[in-house]
Amino acid sequence: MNSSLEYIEKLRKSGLRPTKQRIKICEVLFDTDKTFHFTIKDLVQMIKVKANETISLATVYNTIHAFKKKGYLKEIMINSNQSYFDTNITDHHHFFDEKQKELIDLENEDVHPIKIKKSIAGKKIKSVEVLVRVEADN
Amino acid sequence: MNSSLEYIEKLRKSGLRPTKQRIKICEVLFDTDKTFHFTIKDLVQMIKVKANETISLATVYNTIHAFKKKGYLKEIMINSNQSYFDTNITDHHHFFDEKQKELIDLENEDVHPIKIKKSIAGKKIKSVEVLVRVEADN
DNA sequence: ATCCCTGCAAACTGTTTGCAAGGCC
DNA sequence: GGCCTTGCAAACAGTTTGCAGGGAT
Repeated sequence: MNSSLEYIEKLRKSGLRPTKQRIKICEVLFDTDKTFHFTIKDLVQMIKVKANETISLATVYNTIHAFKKKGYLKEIMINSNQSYFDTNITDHHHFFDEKQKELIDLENEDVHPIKIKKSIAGKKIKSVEVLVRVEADN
Repeated sequence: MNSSLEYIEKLRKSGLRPTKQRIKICEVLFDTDKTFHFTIKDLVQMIKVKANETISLATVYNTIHAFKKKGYLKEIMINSNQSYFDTNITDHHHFFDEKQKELIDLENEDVHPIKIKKSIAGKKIKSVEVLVRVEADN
């Protein structure tokens, strides 16, 4: 629950000009205590509903990429034709129901620590992500 | 190192007609002891090189999907614009270098067992996959 | 005034589909 | 012969790009 002034500040701090569109997208994404997952399509829809307004698709893509680069968002790893983003930027994992395209958070404490026993010469680990695929249990 | 007769048998057993194209794709994919990762584009290229021949893109997609459904292949979970497949169908995980688009196997015994402490009502776990993102270590 | 950002449309990429011709049983 | 499979082209979805006009500093 922030005011647009806070978003302006936030944007400015990361070196992004606080444009009308970016502020609007901040409001749609961050004006809630809950974090959530979304696709670009979802986001466009949310903007339409929440702000009763349309932001050009190219701008939405630009903004989301900028936000991701600045660490406002994370992109979620699932094999899907479209990208999923997450406003929860903490280290965490996911359940994914492929049939229903449903994505559910799995907090870090819900997974026993993962130790990787192998390493690769010349590379360092950036992140360890777990995807638990689930399906309806009939 | 199989002969096409074995592929014909294999295909027939899974209820797939042993067509010229499917046998050729089997040869390209399975005529080696090593397992490997590939994209559709890679595969088309491999067919061209190894078989000096072209198989229609639609047929390649058809075949790979059929093979996946029959359990000859696994699709690898990474966020990428394109699908990666794996001829290693055992349970295992991956390292992924996003910059270099390099995908490296991480055998099951290289990862400490993963325990999920949370469950979701009405859903059962199909698989647990780990993706370790790595980057050049300068 | 300068440089960045937006918005539109067109381009692009990977993938899927419709349908006629061909191959397998 | 009947049914499945192939191959081509067209369609499609998500994403990216080029560029002119508009906005932030």
